[in-house]
Amino acid sequence: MPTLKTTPKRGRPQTLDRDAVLKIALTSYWTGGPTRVAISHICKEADVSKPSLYREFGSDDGLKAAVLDLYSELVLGPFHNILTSNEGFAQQIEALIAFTVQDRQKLGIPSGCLQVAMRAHREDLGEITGNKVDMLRSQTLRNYEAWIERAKSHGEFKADIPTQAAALFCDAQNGGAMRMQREGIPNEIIKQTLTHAFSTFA
Amino acid sequence: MPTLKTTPKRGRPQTLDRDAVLKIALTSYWTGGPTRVAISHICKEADVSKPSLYREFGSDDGLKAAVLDLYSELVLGPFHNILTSNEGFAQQIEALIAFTVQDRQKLGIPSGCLQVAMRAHREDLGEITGNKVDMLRSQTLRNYEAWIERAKSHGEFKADIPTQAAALFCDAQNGGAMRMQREGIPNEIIKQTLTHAFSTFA
DNA sequence: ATAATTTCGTAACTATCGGTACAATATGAA
DNA sequence: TTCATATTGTACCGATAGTTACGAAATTAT
Repeated sequence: MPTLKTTPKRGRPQTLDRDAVLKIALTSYWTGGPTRVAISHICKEADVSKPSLYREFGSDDGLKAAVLDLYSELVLGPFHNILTSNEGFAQQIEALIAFTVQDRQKLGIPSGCLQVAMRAHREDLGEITGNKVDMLRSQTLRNYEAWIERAKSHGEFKADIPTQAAALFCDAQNGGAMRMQREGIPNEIIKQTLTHAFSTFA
Repeated sequence: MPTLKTTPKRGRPQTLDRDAVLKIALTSYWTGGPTRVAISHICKEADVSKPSLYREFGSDDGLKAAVLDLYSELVLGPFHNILTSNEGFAQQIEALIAFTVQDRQKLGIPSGCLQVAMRAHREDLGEITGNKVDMLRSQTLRNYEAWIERAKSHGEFKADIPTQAAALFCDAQNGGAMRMQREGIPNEIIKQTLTHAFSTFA
């Protein structure tokens, strides 16, 4: 939510647009990789000075963490919504795959997944972002587990595999798909691998 | 193979042990990540000076490429041998899984896979190493494809999926397993995911 | 107007890392 | 011995990136 603006404040008015900076940073990190984009680069893109950015986000680490929050809201949220929708298990799987292999270029969205990228570079991230990455990963696995447990209790889950392993399996498929997408493998082929992977579930 | 020593050479004799340095560098990169280990660190570990190392390998890029060659010989080779063995398809799958979930700690081998790590950091690598990573990846996929085609022609491959997608699927499973291992997920659980993943093949 | 306050941005600082100049050293050849 | 050759390691260079000191600028309160 945008910061609630009450009475006009004293001192020089702030020109830095936090949300705009976050959006630009998100795109930069998503496209170029969270550890390959320098603060200075984001400053230029967003046309803000480095001290302004530091005043707002505290540090490189703080900015990345804020970006990850935004990403979680924009991408991981919708993804999670599929897992908790009222559709049947098979339809949910179909929706997950469709969501994953969307034509990103057409939608103006970078390929790959920022969460996956951040996990790959976990050790290069600061404490705040690193911890957030860990939390998000745990949550992702818990989401898969709840989804699978629900399907099992409804008799919709066909495979004979413990829930924890199945959740890790799902996560691995998604990560694999995101990496393939980054490597330029056609979405049609990616879809084949995903369809095959999840064909064992329902 | 060790460099063939012919006639004793002129000049100050070389004390740098190329193979020893390579081994230390391999362990360092494998354990700490190929982009997180500084040249200086390897120099200290191997007790060689930076100029010596540069004389031998040319550059950071050259060293990483040489290390990747060694890794390919030590790890990827044996892996490939399983794919081309005379065993049946089901036994090969079993062997692949066993190879992947070996108890690394007991064997004194770092967890994870250097090739997987290098692919994750592809953009941070130099030209030589980067190209080698690409070549190795293509080769890996070709190896899987040949393996799958052979199984198909023998009627041992049960799944209905194009060979190319199946190869990418295999690669994704292996990558996922290696990442789980790095994250400390018990080998027993990893084995469950792999067994499930490949249960569709044979 | 003047003061108090808050933000702005230039220009530096610091640390790290890949890479190298150069003089010392150790050998074989003359 | 002396020269030519090849390797060694210290100490430095240059680039990059995260971070900040500080004075200018813009606004409200007195």
